[in-house]
Amino acid sequence: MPPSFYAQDTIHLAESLLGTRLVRILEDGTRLSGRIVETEAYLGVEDPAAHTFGGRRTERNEAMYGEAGHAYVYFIYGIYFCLNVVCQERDVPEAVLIRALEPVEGFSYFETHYPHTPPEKWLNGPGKLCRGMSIGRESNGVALFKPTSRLFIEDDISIRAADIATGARVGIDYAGDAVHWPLRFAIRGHRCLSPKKFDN
DNA sequence: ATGACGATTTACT
DNA sequence: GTAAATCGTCATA
Repeated sequence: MPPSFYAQDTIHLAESLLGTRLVRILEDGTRLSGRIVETEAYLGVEDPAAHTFGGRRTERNEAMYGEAGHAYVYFIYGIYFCLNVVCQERDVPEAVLIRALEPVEGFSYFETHYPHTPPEKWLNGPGKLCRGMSIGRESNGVALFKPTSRLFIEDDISIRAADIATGARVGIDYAGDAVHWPLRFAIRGHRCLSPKKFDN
């Protein structure tokens, strides 16, 4: 997708990313891809759930202060990585967390990597999709709008507004009222969504 | 230098 | 339903 795609406001981008395809080229040239089916918006300095709440700026979250269309990858719980798409102009630190993918390319790779696991469970969670797509520290700060990157986003299918489900974000109980903000988006009823259920 | 904790997942009871 | 796993990051000193 071109840089202009990422210039939308954060909530609209979180919805627009649904149905696009995340592509990962491995070191050996293997091409993996998955359709984005679930996202969450993080609204920067005014969002108690965001890593950049109140303007906090550290080595870890520096990528969130970059230009729209770059990746913000962070390490969490000593085990997992999570991938975000950075939004807004430079120094406005907002981002969209990619929470689940529907596998599109790389079935033989995934079958080897996840024996005895059905396809809808290969990439259905923010930590799992980074493990599955081999996204780690080296992807932090990558420009997703460049086809020359090893990680980028392509157009795929279009999703009707009526097919987008909205709900509260997951795993942010420390964030006070923001726990209830309707900033989680998904393709309604999709089989590859992360396990946590929507309230509505 | 130290301690508390996390935008998760998995395996239990 | 609850709890363990597991370690980089960050705030405090």
